[in-house]
Amino acid sequence: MALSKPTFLTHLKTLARPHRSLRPCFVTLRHLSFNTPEEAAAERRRRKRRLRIEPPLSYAQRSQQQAQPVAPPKPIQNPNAPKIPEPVTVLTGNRLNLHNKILKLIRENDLEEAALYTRHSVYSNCRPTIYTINAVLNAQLRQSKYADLLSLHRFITLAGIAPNVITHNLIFQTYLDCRKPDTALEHYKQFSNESPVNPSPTTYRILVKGLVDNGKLEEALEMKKDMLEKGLAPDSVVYSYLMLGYARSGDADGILKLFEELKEKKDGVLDDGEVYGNLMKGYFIRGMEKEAMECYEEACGENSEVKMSAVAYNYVLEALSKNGKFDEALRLFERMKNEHSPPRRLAVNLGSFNVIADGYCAEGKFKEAIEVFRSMGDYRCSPDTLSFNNLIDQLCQNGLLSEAEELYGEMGDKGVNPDEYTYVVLMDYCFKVSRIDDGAAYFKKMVESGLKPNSAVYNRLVDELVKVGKVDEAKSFYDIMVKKLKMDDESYKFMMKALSDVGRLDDVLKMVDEILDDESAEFSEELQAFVKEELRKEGREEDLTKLMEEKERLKAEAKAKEIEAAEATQRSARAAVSSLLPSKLFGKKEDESESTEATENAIEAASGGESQTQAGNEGPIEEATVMESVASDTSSEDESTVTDSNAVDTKPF
DNA sequence: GTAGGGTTAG
Repeated sequence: MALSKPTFLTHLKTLARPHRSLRPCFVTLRHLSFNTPEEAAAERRRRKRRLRIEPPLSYAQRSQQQAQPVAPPKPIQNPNAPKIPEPVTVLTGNRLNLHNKILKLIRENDLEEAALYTRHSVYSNCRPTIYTINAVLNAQLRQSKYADLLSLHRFITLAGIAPNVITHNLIFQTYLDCRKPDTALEHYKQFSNESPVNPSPTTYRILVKGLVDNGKLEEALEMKKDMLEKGLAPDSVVYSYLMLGYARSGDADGILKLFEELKEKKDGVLDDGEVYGNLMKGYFIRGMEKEAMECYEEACGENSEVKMSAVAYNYVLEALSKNGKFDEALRLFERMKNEHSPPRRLAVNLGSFNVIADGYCAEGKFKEAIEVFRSMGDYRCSPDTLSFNNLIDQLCQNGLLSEAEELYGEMGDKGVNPDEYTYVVLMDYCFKVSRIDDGAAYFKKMVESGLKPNSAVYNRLVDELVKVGKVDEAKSFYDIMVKKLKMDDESYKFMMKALSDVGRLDDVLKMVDEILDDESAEFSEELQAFVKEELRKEGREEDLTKLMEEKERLKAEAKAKEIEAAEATQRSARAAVSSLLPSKLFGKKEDESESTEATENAIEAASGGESQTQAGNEGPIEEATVMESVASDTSSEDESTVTDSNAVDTKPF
């Protein structure tokens, strides 16, 4: 396929030569063979169409095989057939420059700009390569910007940029991270059956791990078979994920069976450390402590031949500490730290500290937990948002709110960004100890830092504020959030009731006014009845009727103006058309119309692209549908949140 | 100048 440039040019020259000599004759003949200029033009169009269907390259290849028996005509390629992704060799020149520019934006953490730049380039004269697009998708995935990721993916799909295996892997990972294993499986099925791209071992690691994490052990086990069918060998990584799945469902037999199966495949020598921790879990489940500890000896003992990575150790640490062997876990942890000498030998990592911190928490030793957590830096490990959240959560649960707040303070110092979870935990625990203002302050901080709480969190906040009589404050949070969240009837009613209870019926009516003005909001019958009832208490139900009638009147007026304007436009358009001479409209030369066709197509595509960008911002329909179900606990969110990264909220607030 | 030696905690 990939003819080098000189070869391709040679082909073209060869092709051109006979044509050149034929040319005079050809032209004359053509003139003779048509009766009218129209017929000649029609033939020219046909020829051009043929040329469009058969690109010069395939023509060149075919003419090479002239001597061979006539090959059956190639069927016209289905334009919907999946395309083969571009090879890495296309990443040169301008496209490489573009790639580097976008990588720079990613490094600067400006993902939105990176995605926008990518989109704009799609219909420019410098198309981004799939490698560039993958880099953006990857960055979006790492920052949990799932909706943005899916939106960009849809955009490039519509633009006909062929995905490669990494693109597919990113999509699988996205759906699995969003807790949409069924969607991931659907994509996998389609990929497996229709894509010209082959899966990689990583594809299966992602799928198996993700399915196990989503409680789909059966499907994960199926993947092991699929892997074999695709000519890939399930390795110990895949096995360790599956064993983990069995461990979570308490199925010791499953674990042991998998271990034996893997051992057999490896001719009885299993030196991959990752499976040993999970094997220990299997024995612990059965109450076979002796065997579990023998297994521990085999993996971590003096004479062990087993290769233990930090991750492999962490599995073992976990098996020990969750099965009443925390002391042994601590001993192993010390050994790991001694063994650790980066960058040559990495025996501990972030996870090791998290497992031990959790172990201390489970023993009620919170001071030690915090201490070990803080000691991470001594071993060139740094905590991430999730580890902070985990420890903050456990401290809060055990009445250590101020210690938790201290850790929260350290996040900023360490350059770790708090996320919604961080703020919501702190807010909730402040409420629990009646520190309502502090809780509200955490909420405010969350919104100010660009994070997006879901409706449930917002509802808890106003609930608390109203409970302590802070109706003004509650209303000010309503004003902020009404633009960001899709409020449901209950949220409206709650705010209205609070206002009504303190005699602020005018504010209630103002809320109704705003709801009626807001096209994305609905003033339901039920809400209407509720407002009426509240107003009736003060004998003011007429105010609502008046307000609604006034709105109707204004709407009708606006509509009439709109129609009038449209008619005026139509009239002037008609006038313009009739002023054109027929010759101006139909006297266009054939060739001219043909040659402009491509340009028109390009313009059409480009403007289609632009409108896509805009549609993307509002949430493309397909992605919106998917994301709607992805954002399971924020399903009441409005459409505009679809591309808002944080709207995809898998967090059980 | 994409991706992968894999883990844990919400």
